[in-house]
Amino acid sequence: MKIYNTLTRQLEELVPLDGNHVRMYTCGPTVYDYAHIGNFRAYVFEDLLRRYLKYSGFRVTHVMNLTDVDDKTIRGSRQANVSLDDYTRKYKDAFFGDLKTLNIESAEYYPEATTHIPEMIAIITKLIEKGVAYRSDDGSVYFSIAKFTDYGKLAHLDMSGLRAGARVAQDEYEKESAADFALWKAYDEKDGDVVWDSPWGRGRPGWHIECSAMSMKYLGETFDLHTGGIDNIFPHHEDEIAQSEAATGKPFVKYWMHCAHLVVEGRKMSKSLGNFHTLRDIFARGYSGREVRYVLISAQYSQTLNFSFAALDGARASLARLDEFRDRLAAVVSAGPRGFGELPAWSENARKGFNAALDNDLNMPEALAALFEMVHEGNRRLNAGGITGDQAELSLKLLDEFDRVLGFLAKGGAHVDSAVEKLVDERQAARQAKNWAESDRIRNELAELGWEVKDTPQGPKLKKLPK
RNA sequence: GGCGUGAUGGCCGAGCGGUUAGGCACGGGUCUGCAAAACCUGUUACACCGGUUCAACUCCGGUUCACGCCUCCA
Repeated sequence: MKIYNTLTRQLEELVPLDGNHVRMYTCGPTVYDYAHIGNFRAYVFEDLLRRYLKYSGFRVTHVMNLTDVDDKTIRGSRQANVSLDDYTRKYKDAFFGDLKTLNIESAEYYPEATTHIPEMIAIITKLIEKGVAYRSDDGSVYFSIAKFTDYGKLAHLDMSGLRAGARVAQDEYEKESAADFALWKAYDEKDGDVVWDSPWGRGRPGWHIECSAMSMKYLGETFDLHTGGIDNIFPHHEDEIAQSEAATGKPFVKYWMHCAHLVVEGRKMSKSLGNFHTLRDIFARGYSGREVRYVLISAQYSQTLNFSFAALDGARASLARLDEFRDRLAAVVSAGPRGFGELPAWSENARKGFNAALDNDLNMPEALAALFEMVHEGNRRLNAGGITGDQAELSLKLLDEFDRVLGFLAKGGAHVDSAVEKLVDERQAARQAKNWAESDRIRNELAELGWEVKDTPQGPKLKKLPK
């Protein structure tokens, strides 16, 4: 499997440091608000990555952090007049609920910043001992990028040419260099009761240090894969590398992968611009998690994705086509003869195409093309009646294999209640009596109950209509 | 200013030096009581200007436009 490594700016064969065990860390949410659709693009990308690694035979240990202490969570909790824990718990719960809705697999660990303060302090202590970090007069601790010669290697920034920008705030005069970043922030009135003791006095950790502390705790000082959105490349990931490698003297991460942003109807989306959609907003418009997942996963992760409601409509139609195909195969399995046969060539081709596409830096559009070619050819064969029960069964199994990666093929089973069944029976009776008016009336009635009925050679079939 | 992306048919979205990507939408047709699905079929695109090449959407140069990052936004 080849992946694009941000660190080397090249496509590289993924070779884990330890056998077939991939240890990966992905930057998780800051739990100060509901996550938006752009955040979920990253999480769905990471889910695709972890699922495909497993599908490819790797063992995966995946860590995703929860940032539950930073400026925004503190500000939010104070505004809401609740404790930091109470405030962030609400968004943690919402986050996990959203992951479930999008059928995102659980990581092995979800460490929280607030429960890893000692680990962070240990790293900062080491950095001070090594002379790459320094205390300021107010009790904050900063990392001195001048002491880390590799600084800028991930983002490919030449710090010597950077001038202090307008965003270097007045209150950061404590720093030796404008580009130095905080490892520990001295206590400020605005922090309320959010405070920890440290060898440098009371305060709280800087942002970047949590990821170094928690990734190394669960994955070791050097691990395989670290991912996030492209906006994390600088400064967040650059700073993680600096503080981690300065502390351990070892390479921090072998492969870095970053997913591109998502735009909404062609416009940049961000919390600061306020034009973001949460999953709640989208569901309120009648779309499902499955449809959202399809949209988010179907573009190549390293390309900007244009999210729109038209795209969700397209996803719905595409999924209906896939569902239909599965149903047709299943009908052959239950009806057709079995006992011999193998995976038909048109399925085998899809398997090869699917794997080859994803092996190539997770090229999902091509993988889906392979899948849809299978659907097309399979439908032709089904029309011609040229598929055996074995072939259908093996093809269905292949789809199940694909779904280990895709996570959107399996449908939630829709339960047909008895009143609906009764209507279908009545309509069938009307049809047999060639009472078309009654038949159509019942069809409309079923539609109002949310069901579409299709007349097939095997009898009427029900399909749940989207809300 | 520095670094880096991208510009593909109505929409989304891959791709490669020569062969129909794929999905959605739309038109025509087959099938069907009607409908749906499926299949067949049609509209056949690669921002612009040069260059390299037998051949460029695909490589090189330039132009225009859009976008991202440059200290805490996935």
